[in-house]
Amino acid sequence: MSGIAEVARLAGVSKSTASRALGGTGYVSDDTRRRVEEAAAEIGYVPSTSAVSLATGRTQNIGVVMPYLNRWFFAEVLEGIQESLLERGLDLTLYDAKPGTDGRARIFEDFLARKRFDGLIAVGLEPDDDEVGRLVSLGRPVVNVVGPTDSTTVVAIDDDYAARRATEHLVALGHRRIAFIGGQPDRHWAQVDRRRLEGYRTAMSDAGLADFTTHIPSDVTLPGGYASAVDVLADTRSRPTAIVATCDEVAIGAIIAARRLGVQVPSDLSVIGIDDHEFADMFSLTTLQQIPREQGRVAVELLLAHLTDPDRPKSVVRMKAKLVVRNSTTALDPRQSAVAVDGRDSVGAARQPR
Amino acid sequence: MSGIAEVARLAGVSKSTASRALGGTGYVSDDTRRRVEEAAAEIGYVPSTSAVSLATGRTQNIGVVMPYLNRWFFAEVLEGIQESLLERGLDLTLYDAKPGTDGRARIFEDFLARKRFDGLIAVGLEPDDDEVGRLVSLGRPVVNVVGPTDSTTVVAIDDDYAARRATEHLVALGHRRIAFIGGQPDRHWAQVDRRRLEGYRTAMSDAGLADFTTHIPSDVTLPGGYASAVDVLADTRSRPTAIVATCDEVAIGAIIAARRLGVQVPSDLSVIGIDDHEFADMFSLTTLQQIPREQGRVAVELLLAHLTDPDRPKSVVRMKAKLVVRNSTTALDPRQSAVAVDGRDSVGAARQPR
DNA sequence: TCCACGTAGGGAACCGTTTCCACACACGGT
DNA sequence: ACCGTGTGTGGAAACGGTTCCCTACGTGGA
Repeated sequence: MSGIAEVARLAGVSKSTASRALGGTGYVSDDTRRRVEEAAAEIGYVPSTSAVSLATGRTQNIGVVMPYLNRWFFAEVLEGIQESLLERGLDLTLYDAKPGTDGRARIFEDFLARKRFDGLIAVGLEPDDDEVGRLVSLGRPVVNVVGPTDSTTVVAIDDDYAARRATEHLVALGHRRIAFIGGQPDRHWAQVDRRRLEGYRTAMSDAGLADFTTHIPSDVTLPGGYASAVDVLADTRSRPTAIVATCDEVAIGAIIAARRLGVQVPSDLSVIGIDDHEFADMFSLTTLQQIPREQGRVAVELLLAHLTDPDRPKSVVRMKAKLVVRNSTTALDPRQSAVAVDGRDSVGAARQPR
Repeated sequence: MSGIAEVARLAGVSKSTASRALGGTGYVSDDTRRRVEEAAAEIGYVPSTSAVSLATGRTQNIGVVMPYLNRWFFAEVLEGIQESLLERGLDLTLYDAKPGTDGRARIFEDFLARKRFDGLIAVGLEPDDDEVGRLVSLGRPVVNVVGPTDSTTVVAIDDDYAARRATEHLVALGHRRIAFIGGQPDRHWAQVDRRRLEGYRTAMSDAGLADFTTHIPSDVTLPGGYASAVDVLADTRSRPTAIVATCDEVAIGAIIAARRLGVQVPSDLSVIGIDDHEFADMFSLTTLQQIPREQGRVAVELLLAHLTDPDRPKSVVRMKAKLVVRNSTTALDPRQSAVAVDGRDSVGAARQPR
């Protein structure tokens, strides 16, 4: 005899009474409850999760699917989710679904189908149609952090706005040759980066700078931003005076590249990012701030709301990123603008990479 | 009727036969097996994990406890673990146990006690005595990645060796004023960093440089390394000619700080780290390479071995980090050594012991 | 012919909970 | 005196699998 049966025996009651006493449901006299609790404490009783799940149909566990663990945004969201679940006594099962891998396929085919969770949080997952189908067919509530605005509940920042605001900031500082860096136009080009690129394009058009619109592809990582920036900044003549990066990691990569090439930030080059990354302060990076940890928390709340009320309509929480001005952006040096605009030789050309 | 009972009905067999057919255990005729499999496929049967766990006592799930998610080493180990579990069809439940938080206490008291897993991998957890007690009392196999060499199965690099080797590399290059950066002598000072500091001290003593031994405390993060390096490098007169960092993040922070202050790496300052971080290449960082992803994989294998053979003796896999020479370390400039040693102009004095 | 053994499959117990239902009792109102 | 109602409790049936044990049927060897 083990488990709650043992507790019941010790307390001199039936299993059902013991269950009620510990669960706090139904009628139990105070005296009995106390006796049961003491018995439970005495043998260090912990209910078997599998038995509870089987009986109740609830796993007390939340699934989290994300394509990367080692990038700032994702790690932060994950920590936010974890914190929030911890407070509520819920477990977290993690699925690492890297785009285009066998592992991802298996996760969608086998792992998720096991439904070891009451609900699912997908972070920046960008599922294809087939994957979306599998997700909905689970019959479990799903909340997306970063993702399509339709079909499911989602929490994210307004990417279009963030990129526009970033671009406008540079325009207001007098910049015209403003390039956008980040994202590869390949199969796995993330929607987020496309939306941000669109926001940048819109802002450029609105400012009458459509002709200066430039997209510099790059991996959306710090070394990726570094590598692409090295290429772009090498050519003194054609290089932009300002850069909008799709996220802070790329922006910081660009700053490091600039320093390496002797391009002064911000006097020779303004750089703005999106994120407010943990390194942003260290690099004096001007950026549009989002708080992924908070997004993780909100995602948990939304998911729990769907759990308690399955008929709850899907909702979209789209946050506005806030401009945080630091020292990586500054007004365009008039001399520089001469070079930048028509490529003729002027004082500015002296600022060469070393 | 649902689940396997439904499958059995469709195939015209009993529950037990269906179970045997799908599980591949016991005697089932090929024909029957086929019919059962077809029936299962037809209704898209997926066994209930809670029922399976309850019946078999196995959860097919591995718990992972770590204090940080957003640091390179931890994220890499986690990905290694995840990959490896994925191949084997096992789930992963994550517990984020930050030192000194309420959450950590709850994890040890409540979450782990639920035993939602067959075994546990603790990454850089550095549990106190009470926590160790709770861990062993779970009665589940535990594998540590980074941790005490005794009591449990552990996989890690030899920290002492890595730090010694790093220091010896600098000594061989003629450096004498070699400082060690990283780790705070406070309550949460990690054992890893202490062991590395010890390795550095040993190497310095062995080289007859005990007098030059210096520990610069710093947060074990990139901004932490940056901040501490800024302080140390500010004073031109007293600054070291070389730095051993407790890990690459700190090393890179130091390099960024140096660049910021106009201290040239490596001509004015050599920097060596431990890790081979994803940014190491980008910063041309000389380092002692470890492959945390691999450590995660090995941890899974060890854990599984303990699962199949509970009597398996505890083992220690301690890997040797390999020196990867890049461009952040170089031979000491003789003029510098003059200043460094005693202020007199004595070129010979620089090339000392070893 | 008989028996042992390998193969095939069904019945039922069991894993550890929750929860439905039945029952007993006390109490206040008619 | 009777009845409904609010409490407190126990028994037993789920939940959905696995596994033990038993039966039955060849088949080959003694």
